[in-house]
Amino acid sequence: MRTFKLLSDGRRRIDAFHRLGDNFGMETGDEHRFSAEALGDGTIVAHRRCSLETLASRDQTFANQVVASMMRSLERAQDHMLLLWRKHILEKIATFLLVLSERLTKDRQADLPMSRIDTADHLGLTIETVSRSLTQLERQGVIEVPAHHRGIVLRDKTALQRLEA
Amino acid sequence: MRTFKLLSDGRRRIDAFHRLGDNFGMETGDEHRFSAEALGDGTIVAHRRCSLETLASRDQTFANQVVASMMRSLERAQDHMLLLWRKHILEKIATFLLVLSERLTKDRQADLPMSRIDTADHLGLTIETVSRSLTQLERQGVIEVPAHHRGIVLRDKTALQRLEA
DNA sequence: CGTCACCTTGACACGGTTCAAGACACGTGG
DNA sequence: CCACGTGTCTTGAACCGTGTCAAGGTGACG
Repeated sequence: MRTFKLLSDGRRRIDAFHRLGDNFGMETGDEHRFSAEALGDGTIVAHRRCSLETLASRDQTFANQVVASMMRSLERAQDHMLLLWRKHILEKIATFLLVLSERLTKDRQADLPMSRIDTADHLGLTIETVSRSLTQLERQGVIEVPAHHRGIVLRDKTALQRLEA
Repeated sequence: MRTFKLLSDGRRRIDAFHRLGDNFGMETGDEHRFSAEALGDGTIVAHRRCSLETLASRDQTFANQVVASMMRSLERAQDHMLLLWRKHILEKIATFLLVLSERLTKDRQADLPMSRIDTADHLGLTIETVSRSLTQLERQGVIEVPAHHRGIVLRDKTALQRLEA
């Protein structure tokens, strides 16, 4: 799933990507802050909003999970703020790839399931810049972009970590 | 208080500013993720980390407050991500000023308590750019920067909202 | 009056956006 | 099987905004 927000001028900001088992969309206000779209097949379990006490009295384990999910969302948001805060594109891309590899890895394959447009809208860049950066990294042998642009293989993680500074 | 992080190359990213009554610094990992510094006088109450259940069994009200703080931090982080995500500086500055005015306002005075350097490190800009943007906004009559650079008066909030897009 | 920290302003270079064109894979219909 | 259209990605050229570097201004404080 991706959670996102459309701005008045048509731009789209992708807040986060969510995977199997993730809790997302906990909110407090009267209006929803984000929209959500599925990127693949799956089942969504919706929960009615209630106070933490009520939730805990009914199912302590689940209450703990929800709070843990909030905490994880906060940590991811903090990390992503650092990414967006950076000035140079290669730093952003490198950080992004490394974060992906932590979450999605089977071996060194980052299996990037999102399109260039999604990536760009998530990182605050244009698709052209994303494309250029990836080809540049590929030329340097740091990553490998298979034919159909499905997935990215990280060949040199330490190089990426160096780019992060 | 400001919470921040020093990068290996010496740059400093200010994650957030905290005020009287705010809970901050809730973390889960083994290592602390941020440093904290006081910007003025105050009293800090430190709490030993414990599980949510333990906390709730001791003081349900406080447990609720802590979770509410986490939620507020998450919302602020999401808003700040949008700011950092934006491409144009004036959008960032406008958003920043409006957020400040919500939190700190007495009337229309934004009472910006932080230095240009703090602002820049928070928004991911250089102090020169921040300075230039503020003078530009002042020339347009949107804001007013009093003599000693203490505080900023928002003269035209709707203009700022228009800049946000 | 001098020093220091902070802020402002200017000139210039560079990186990323923008605009435009082309490549490539894929599906569809003939 | 090919012709065609579509969506996605790549590549190129030019422009522009922001970073960088450097100088100067201003107020606080001894």
